[in-house]
Amino acid sequence: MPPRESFNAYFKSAFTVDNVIFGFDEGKLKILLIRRNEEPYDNYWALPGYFVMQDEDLDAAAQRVLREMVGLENVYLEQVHTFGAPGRHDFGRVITVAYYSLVKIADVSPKASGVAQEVMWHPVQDLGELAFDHGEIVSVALNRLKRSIRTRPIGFELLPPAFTLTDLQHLYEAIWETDLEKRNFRKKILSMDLLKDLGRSQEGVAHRPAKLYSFDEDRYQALMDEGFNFELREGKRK
Amino acid sequence: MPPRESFNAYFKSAFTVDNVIFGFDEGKLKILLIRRNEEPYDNYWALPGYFVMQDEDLDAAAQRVLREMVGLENVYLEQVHTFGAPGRHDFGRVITVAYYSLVKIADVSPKASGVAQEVMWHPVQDLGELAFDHGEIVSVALNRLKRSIRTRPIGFELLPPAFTLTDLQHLYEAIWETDLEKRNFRKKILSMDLLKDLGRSQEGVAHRPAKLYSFDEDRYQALMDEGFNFELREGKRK
DNA sequence: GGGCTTATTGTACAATTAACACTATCTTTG
DNA sequence: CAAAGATAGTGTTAATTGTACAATAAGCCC
Repeated sequence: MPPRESFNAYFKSAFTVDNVIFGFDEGKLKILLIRRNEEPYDNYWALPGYFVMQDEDLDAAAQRVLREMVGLENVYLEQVHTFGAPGRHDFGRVITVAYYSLVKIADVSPKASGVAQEVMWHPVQDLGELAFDHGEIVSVALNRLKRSIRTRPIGFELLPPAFTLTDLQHLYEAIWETDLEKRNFRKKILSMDLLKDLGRSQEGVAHRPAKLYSFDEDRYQALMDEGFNFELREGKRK
Repeated sequence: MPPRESFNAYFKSAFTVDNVIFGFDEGKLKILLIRRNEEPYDNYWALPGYFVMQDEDLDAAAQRVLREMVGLENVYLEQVHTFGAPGRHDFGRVITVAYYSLVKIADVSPKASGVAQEVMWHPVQDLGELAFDHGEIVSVALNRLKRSIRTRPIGFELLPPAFTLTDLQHLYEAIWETDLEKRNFRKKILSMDLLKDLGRSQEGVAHRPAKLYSFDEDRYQALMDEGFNFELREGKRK
C-alpha cells in the first residue's frame, strides 16, 4: 500500500448533508427552513443541514439532522444529489449531499437550536432567495419528488395516518401543479387495492363527511412480491 | 463569520468520483473496469475513478477521469449517488460521488495509466468481486440506467451513429433483461418520429440488410419544446 | 325542511397495448 | 442459378386502459 501521506493533499475537504424536508398542509406543499443567525448568509433562510461526523454514515447524518432539528426519527429519507461546486461555501471546500424527506406536518415540533434562530414551514412556490446554493438544491429535490411519487407510493408519508381520497388527490395536485379528474383518480387509486377503508369518516366538517383511509403497508409488500408496479400519471396536458 | 478554525476538525475528508462507464457490444451491456496494481485491492477490478482536485467541480472531475482513462470527451454523464460509509476506504474518510456514462464502444481507446494496469470491458452480468464497494455502486448505477432509458432517449448514446432497429431493440432487451415484441417495438419507436432514416442499409451481412437510422437530435429538441414525453415500456411480465 | 357544501358513483368513447405469422430481400452454397 | 439459410419488414384484431363528463347522496347549518 502506498504511504497514506502521499494523498494527504486530498484530505482537506469537508462534507455536509442538507435536508429538503417536505410537508403537506393547507393544500400546499411546504418545506421546512431555518433562519440562519450567523455569517455567511446571516438572516437568510436555509436548509437544515450540518457537517457529517468523521465516523458517521451519510444516511445516518441526514437522520441526525432531522432528529436534532425537527425531533423526528424513522422518517422517509432519500438521497437526491451531491453538490460540490468549488466556490459554494466560504469556509473552504465543502460538498454537500442533499436528501429529501417526507414528514407528516402534524408530527413535527421544530426546535430552534444552534445556528437555527427560527424554524418555519414555507410553501415551495414562495421561497425567497436562500442561503448558499440551497435554492438550486430545493429545485433539484422537488423535481425528484415529482418523479418519485409517480412510481412509488410515498405520497402517504406526507399525509396523516387517516386521510380522505380528496386529501390524497390534493396532495398529488399540489406536487404536480396540475388538476386531476376526480372520478378517474379515485378509480385508479382504489383499483390498486393499496388503501384500507378505516370504516369511519371525517368529523366536524360542515358537509357530507368523507370516508377515511390509510395506506395498507402489508398489502403493498404483498403486491410488490408478485411484481406489481405502482404508477400514477399527471394526465394529459392541455 | 465564526473563525474558520472552529470547523477545522471537519476538513479532513477526501472525495473521489467513480465512473460506471456503460457500453454496448456483441448484444451485451458492458462496463469498463480497470485492474488495480496496488494495495488495497491489488489485482481487483475496479471502477475508473480518482480524487477530485481542490478547485475542481464534481462533474468536471468525472469528465477528467473519462478523458484520462478512456480518451473521450463530451460523453453522456449523469450523477447517480454518493457513497460514504465510514469504513469504505483504507486511507481515511473518502466519500465517492458515482457517475454513470454512456459511450459508443467503438470510440473508446482505453489507455493503461497509473493505477490502471489493464483496462477492459466486462459484461455487467459477469463481474466478479470488485474493489472497495464498487460492486454496490455498479448495481445502483445499473438500476438507475434501467429507469432512465424508459423516459429519456439516451439509449442512442450507446449505439454507433448509424444503427438498425434491431440493434436498438437488442439494446433495450440487454439493459432490461427482457424480450420485446419486434413489431410492437418498431411501431412504437417509429411513431415517436425521433429516428432519421439514413436511406442506406447494412453492408456485408449474409441476409437481407436492414435499414440504417440515426437519432434525430434536432427533432427531439423540437418535440420536447411542445411537451412531448419520451417513454418506452418493458412490457408485461410473464 | 331548505339550502349549502363536499362525497360518491358509472358509462361511453378514444387511445394504447398486446398478441400473433407471413412475405421480402439479401448471401451463401451446391 | 436454384435452393436454402438468415434476418428484415409489415398489419390486424382483441383486450386493456385512459379520458371525459354530471347526477345523486349525505351530512351540517339555519
